[in-house]
Amino acid sequence: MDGKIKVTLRDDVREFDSGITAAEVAKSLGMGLYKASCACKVNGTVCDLRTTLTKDCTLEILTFTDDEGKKAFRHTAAHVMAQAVKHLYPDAKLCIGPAIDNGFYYDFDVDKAFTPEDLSAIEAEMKKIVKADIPLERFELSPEDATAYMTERGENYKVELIAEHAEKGDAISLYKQGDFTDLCAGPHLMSTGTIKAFKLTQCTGAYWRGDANNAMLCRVYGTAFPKASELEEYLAAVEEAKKRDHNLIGRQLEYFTTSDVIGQGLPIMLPKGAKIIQTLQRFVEDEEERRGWLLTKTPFMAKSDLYKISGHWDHYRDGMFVLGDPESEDEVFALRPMTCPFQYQAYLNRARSYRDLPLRYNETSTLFRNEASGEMHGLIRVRQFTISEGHLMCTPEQLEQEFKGCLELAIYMLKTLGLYEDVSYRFSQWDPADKEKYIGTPEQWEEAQGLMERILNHLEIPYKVGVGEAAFYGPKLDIQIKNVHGKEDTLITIQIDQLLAAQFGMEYTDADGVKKTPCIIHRTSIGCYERTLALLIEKYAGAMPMWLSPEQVRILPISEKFKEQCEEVTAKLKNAGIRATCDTRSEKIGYKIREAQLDKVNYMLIMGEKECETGTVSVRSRSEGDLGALTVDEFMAKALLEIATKEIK
RNA sequence: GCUUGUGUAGCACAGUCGGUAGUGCAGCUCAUUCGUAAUGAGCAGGUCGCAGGUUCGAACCCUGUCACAAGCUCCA
Repeated sequence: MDGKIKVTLRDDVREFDSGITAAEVAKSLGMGLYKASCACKVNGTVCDLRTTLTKDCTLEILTFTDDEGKKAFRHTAAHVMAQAVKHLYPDAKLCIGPAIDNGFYYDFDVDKAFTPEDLSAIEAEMKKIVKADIPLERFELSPEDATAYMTERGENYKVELIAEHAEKGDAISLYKQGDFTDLCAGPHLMSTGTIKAFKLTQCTGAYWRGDANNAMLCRVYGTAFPKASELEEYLAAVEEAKKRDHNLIGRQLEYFTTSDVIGQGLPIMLPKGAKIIQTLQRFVEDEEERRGWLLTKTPFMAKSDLYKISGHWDHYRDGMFVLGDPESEDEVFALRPMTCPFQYQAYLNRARSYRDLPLRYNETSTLFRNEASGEMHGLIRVRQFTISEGHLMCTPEQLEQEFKGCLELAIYMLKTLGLYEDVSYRFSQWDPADKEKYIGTPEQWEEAQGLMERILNHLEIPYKVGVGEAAFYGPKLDIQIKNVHGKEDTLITIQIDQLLAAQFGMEYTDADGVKKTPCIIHRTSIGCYERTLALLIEKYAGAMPMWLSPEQVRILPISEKFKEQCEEVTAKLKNAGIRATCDTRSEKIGYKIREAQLDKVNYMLIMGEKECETGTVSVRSRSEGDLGALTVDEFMAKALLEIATKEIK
C-alpha cells in the first residue's frame, strides 16, 4: 500500500501517497472544493468520497452542480429523513429512499400513514441531525451478516433487498450515521452537516416495488439544496409553474369544465376550448390529406366479435366500456378503445395489391377507455378523447420510409405548435417477463423491436428505452412531454405492428403473385386533442398563438357613440375569417382593456372619435402593448398574415 | 383501484368552542359616455358536494357516497 500513485485530475496530474481518499485529494486541491464536493468519479465510475485510491487513476470531484453530485447530496438527505423518522416513529420500517429529479423520497411501512402535519415534526428532527453534523461511515457485510443485522432490527424489506443483491453477486454495503444504519450502495456525503436547506414537500402512498399487489407504503417526498436561497428559488419556481396548470387556467379561461352528474374523465369543452380543438382538427386533417392520408369515419362501437379477433377482448377488456352482459348469449357491444380493428375492416373491404401500398388511413377518432377512477387528470387523462389516429399498411420494404414519414409529420406538428423543444423520445419495448400483457412470440417481438431499433438508429433519434411500455401488439416510439408538475405523458406515439394483420387475415398480392401480410404502422400525428390542448395551455399559460386563439381580436369602442362604426369593423374582420368580437358595454376603456387582457385576446382595437374620423384603429397587442394606429385594411392584412403563418408570439 | 388531502354563491376565500351564513370579484338595475390593466350607487344570489347518523340544535362531530387535487399503479 505504501508508495506513490499518479492521479489525473481535470486540469493536471498529481502524485499522492497510495491509500489516500478522494476526499483528501479534494481537500488538497482547496477547501472550497472540498466543502462543495458531494461524490467523485474514479476512472469514470461514480464513487464515494471515502474511496481510497491505491492505483494510478483519473479522478473527478463532483459537486452539487454535477448530476451525480446532486444525487449523492439528496440521497444523503433521504437518509437524514429516514433517521429522523426512526427517531420519531421507531416502529416504521425502512423500504427504499432514492434521489430523484428534483429531490428525493423515502418509503416507509407505518401503521398509520403520515399526514402533512407530521412532516413539520420530521423536518424539525432532521434539522437536529443536520446540526449535529454526524459523519457517515461506509462498511460492507457478508449477505448472511447483513441479513442477520436487518432481521434483528425487524427491517424485513431490507432483508428482501439483501437477498436480491446477493443473488446478483453485488457487495452488500451499509452506511452508518450515528444511531442510524441503512443498506445502501451510496455514494454519500461525508457528513450530515452539509445539508443546509431542505423541505419535505408531500407525503403520499406508493406500492412496495411499484406493484399494486404489494403493500401500500407511505412515501415522503422532499428536496434539498446546499443553500437556502437555492431552495427558495426552487420552491418559487414550482409555485410559478403551478400557475400555468391547464386544469386551473383552462377552467378560469372557460376552455373546459366538468360536471359531477356527467362523470369523471368526461370534460365539457366550452366554446373557447371547442374552437381551439376545431381549429387544430381542420389543420391536422388538411395536412394529413396533403401528405397522402385518406380519411375514414368508422363506428364508435362494435360487437365483441371484432375485439376478440384483435385481442382487445382478452388483453384490454378492463379498459373498455362494454354494453351488455358479456356472460349472456346475447350480442354484446363495446365502445372502441382504439381505432385499429375498425380501419383494418376498411382495408379488408376488397382484395389488395402491392400497388395499393402504402395505404394510409387517418381518422379524427373518438375513443373510450374505462380508466381507473384515480387516473383522471384535467384534460390530460380522460375517459373519452379524440385522437388524430392513423393506420398505415405497407410492404416490409416500405416500412422504414413510411415510419420516417409518420415521424416527420409528428415533428412538423410539434414545431407548428411550438412544443418541439419540450419533448423527448421513448422506445417502448415489451417485458418478456410479463406473460399476461402481450400477444405474439418472443421471436416476433425480437424481430419487431430489432426492426424499430434499426429504424430509430438510422434516423438518429435520441431515445430512452422503456421496458414494459409497449402496446400489447407491438413496440412504440413514444414522444413524451412533461406537464407543469413535471409528470411525463405520451403526447404522440408511432407503433410498428406485425401481429394484428395476420390475426385479421389482411393480405396483399405481391408482384410475384404471392399473397403476403402487410406491415402496419399505428400512429398519431398531433396526439389526442384534449391532451394536446392541455399542454398548449400550460406552454402558453392560456395565451394561445393567434392562429389557435378562440378570440383573436376584440374591438373596444371608447364610448357608445362609436358603437355602430365598431360593429361595422367587427363584421368586416369576421367576413375576412378573423375571430373578432366587439365590447359595446358602457364601461371605461381601461376596464375593457383589462378584461380583454385577462381573456388573453391577441389584439385589442380601440376606436374613438379620432379613429372613426380617419378610418383607423388603435392597435394594442396582448403581449406588446400599444402599437399605434393602423388603417382597418392594414390591420387586417397583419392579422391574416399572422394567422396564415401560424406565428407564435 | 390504492394513499393523503380538499369540497361554503359563477369564481377566489372567511366562518372561533356545535347556536341557524359572510367578504371581494363576477351577474343584474340605475347613473356615468369616458383614450390603453378595475367609475359610482343599489339589487339579487347559498338545502354549506350528496345521503344517513349523533344532538334541543350540525357548514362544524361520526358513517357512507360522489367529485376535485397530488402521488402510486395503469396509460394516449
